[in-house]
Amino acid sequence: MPSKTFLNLDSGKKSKLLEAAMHEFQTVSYTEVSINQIIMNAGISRGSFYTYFTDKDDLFGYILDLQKKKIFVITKDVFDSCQGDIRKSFFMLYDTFTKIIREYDLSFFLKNVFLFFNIYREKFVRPGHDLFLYVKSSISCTDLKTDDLEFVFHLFMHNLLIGVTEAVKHNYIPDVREQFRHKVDILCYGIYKEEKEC
Amino acid sequence: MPSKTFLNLDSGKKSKLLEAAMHEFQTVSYTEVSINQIIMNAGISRGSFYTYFTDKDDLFGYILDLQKKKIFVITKDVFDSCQGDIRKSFFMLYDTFTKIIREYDLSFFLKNVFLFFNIYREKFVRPGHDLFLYVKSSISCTDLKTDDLEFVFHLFMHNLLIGVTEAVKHNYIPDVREQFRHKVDILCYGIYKEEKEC
DNA sequence: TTTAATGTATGACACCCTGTCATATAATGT
DNA sequence: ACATTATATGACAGGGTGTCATACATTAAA
Repeated sequence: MPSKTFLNLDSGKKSKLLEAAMHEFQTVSYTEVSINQIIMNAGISRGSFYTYFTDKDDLFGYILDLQKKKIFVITKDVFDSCQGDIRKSFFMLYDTFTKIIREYDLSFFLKNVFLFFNIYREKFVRPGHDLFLYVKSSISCTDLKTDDLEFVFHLFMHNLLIGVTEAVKHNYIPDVREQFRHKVDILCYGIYKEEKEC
Repeated sequence: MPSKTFLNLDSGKKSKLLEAAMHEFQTVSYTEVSINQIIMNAGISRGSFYTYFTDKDDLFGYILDLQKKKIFVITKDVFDSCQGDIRKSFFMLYDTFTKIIREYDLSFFLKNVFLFFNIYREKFVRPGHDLFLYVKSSISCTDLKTDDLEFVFHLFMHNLLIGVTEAVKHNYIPDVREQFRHKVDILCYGIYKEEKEC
């Protein structure tokens, strides 16, 4: 997390740094992101940066957190508007997120997510983390086989993450969307023909 | 790919470099892997390294390729011994890979895979690549809903990759194995109770 | 055997990056 | 006016990368 010093900064300075950082994360891959570049664009000194953040991961984590909140709200809204139907919700989440990413320039956020996949998973997808708790009450589970809803949510969420990332990568071609929906259907109904499972 | 010069090297030199590289990849995270360190341990000069490989990615790609061949054979064997049953095969693949990684010291290979996830996916998991072609004939698909076998394979394989990586991370606790098997079952039979799907 | 040509090895060099720290400056409270 | 605390700075040490002119070795040809 950023230091108190950073948080106390007037919002002009703060957003100037944040914007420079965003731009850098947008432009090059995570490994190539250079703090040198960021501080040059933000017009602050090397020393200042290190009184705000401990390192690149710290900075990225903070930016991720800012996005996280938005994602929470959006996700919950989708579940609510689908009356908790998982299949419908994830179909809609795919469309919602791809739309947002296209309209606002958030693609950086996902572009580099694969390079930072482990952290990202820790923050959003893995069981025990708070996105599930936040939307839990909105999910209907009466017609589910398993009672381990968190586990199922985890599985779907992971799939969504991959789907949206692929969409960004391949310029939102319908193929990717179809593949995603196909996967959701497999998660819902399985791969076997009826005879085998009933 | 490595240069001809490297391939022409006598196997003593080759394996000395490869061992040094393996050791480095085992010890620190992908980003932290230093070519400096590798050449020091291998006892070769900076210049030599760069006549063999273009950069770190090139070296890692080569090491990955060496492992890939083994993985192909193992995977095919498992499918054959399970008469092509997908569910059975993936249960067995999990056990086989975790066993191999425990017995031989291959854990490095997966330890860093998440940090390099995008490359890894390109090489093994994504459709269009050759692992599927290699094992295709061993998979039975008569009782599958979909005729897009490659797609299903992709889905399962991805899940396997995550499962095994988790296993390595969490020291092969039975919980992770159970979770993996649970996921495979969801992929096979879906999440909904019978009433809904029949 | 001498010469040419090709293959291989080297480490100094230019350049970039990171994290620290002693020091300078600003802001605040008393 | 002074002390204290908060903020800003850039030079510096240490480490990393990729290149290149040069040297050495091996093989082929004359």
